[in-house]
Amino acid sequence: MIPSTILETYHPNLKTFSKDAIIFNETEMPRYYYQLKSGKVKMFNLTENGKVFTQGFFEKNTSFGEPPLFGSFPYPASAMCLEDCEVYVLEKKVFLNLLKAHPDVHLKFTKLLCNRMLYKAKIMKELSIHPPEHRILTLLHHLKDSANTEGLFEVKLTRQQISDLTGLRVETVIRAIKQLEKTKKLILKQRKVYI
Amino acid sequence: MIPSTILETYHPNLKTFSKDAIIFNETEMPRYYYQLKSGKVKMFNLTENGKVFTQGFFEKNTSFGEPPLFGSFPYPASAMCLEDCEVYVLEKKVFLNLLKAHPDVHLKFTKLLCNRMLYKAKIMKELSIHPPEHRILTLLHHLKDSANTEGLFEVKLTRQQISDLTGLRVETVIRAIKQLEKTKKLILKQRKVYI
DNA sequence: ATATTTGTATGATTTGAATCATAAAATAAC
DNA sequence: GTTATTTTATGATTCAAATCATACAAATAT
Repeated sequence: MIPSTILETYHPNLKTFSKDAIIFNETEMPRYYYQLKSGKVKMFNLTENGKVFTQGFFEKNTSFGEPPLFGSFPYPASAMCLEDCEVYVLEKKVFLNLLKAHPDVHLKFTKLLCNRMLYKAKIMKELSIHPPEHRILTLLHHLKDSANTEGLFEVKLTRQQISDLTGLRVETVIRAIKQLEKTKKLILKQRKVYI
Repeated sequence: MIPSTILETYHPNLKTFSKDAIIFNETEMPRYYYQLKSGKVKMFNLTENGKVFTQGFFEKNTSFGEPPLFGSFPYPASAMCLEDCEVYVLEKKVFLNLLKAHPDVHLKFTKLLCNRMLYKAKIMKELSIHPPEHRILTLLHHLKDSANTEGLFEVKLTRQQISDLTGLRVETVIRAIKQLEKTKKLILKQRKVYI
């Protein structure tokens, strides 16, 4: 995320997208840097048979879809608005110039990418070697950690969304959550999950 | 990877590790930048019950284990030498100073990280929504692509290594490969896999 | 040249998550 | 306030990959 003081000097385009709008599609070539001013965005893959795999969520004041800007690769996933969104848009070339001119921003940026990388490495391990309950628990703890809140954390995802994030079926998620409650790994209150 | 002309001016320590040596361990805090001069390194996770998940392989002239240098996170995986290795070692602080002093190196570095990121995103999708055969095929194609060779590519991995990279059992890998041969997705000659 | 270890192969069985079927709660829409 | 839709819930069944058990081939060591 680029601080607004710096971003503004590069005259970004402020675009609005309504709920469910697609900002970019998988396999499309990247042309812009996107920074979310308001709203919520989901990055996801869609398969032949209509299955969804969610790579991640992005909240306001974060950028998304940057990695392919640095290579000559298409987007590895699609971005969809979960709410109405306002997005700062910067041309790829302008964005790369900005980084060159602001080494401190570039470094912060690298840090961000590295954190996401570490998260992906963690999730990959989970996906391949751990059973459903463990996978869900890791996801929930990650959400809690990145929310950085005190005390009990309310998970604001539906079972289906957890399903899309973990690659498990909804029924499996529901059963695993019940089991996790029994073993006191989380708290269930009026169907809401707390951790 | 830092060009040797630049790297040398920072007086890196050239360390040698023998086959099977551990360069760093999962959960350890990162203190150094590592760049492989010769040999081969594997990044992996080990689970409670002795299962292995391989995050990736690193050949000579590549750096590894950089992401945690940018945060205050421990290594998400361990690094082991698959052969005798020579490794350039630079202190974290020196490495970060180098990047600050050489924006072009920093940018190339970001590109590298982004490419790895895209690969991880791809693999995550595979792991979660695609069946074994597809998973193996994607891995093999990725290996071929990154080898960047002409024509038929020989996969120099054992079935067990493919197992560790895909999170599938050896027997499953063997059976899937046979099936992939039948459907002409790859070529099997004297037990060697070509693609 | 033979023994040992490592890698490949295959059949039989088990198991755990996906799938199928169906319904009740909770929310949103009208 | 009623209807429609989405989310949560649960039991029954299926199925594909893991596991188990063994054996054979190939590479390495002695």
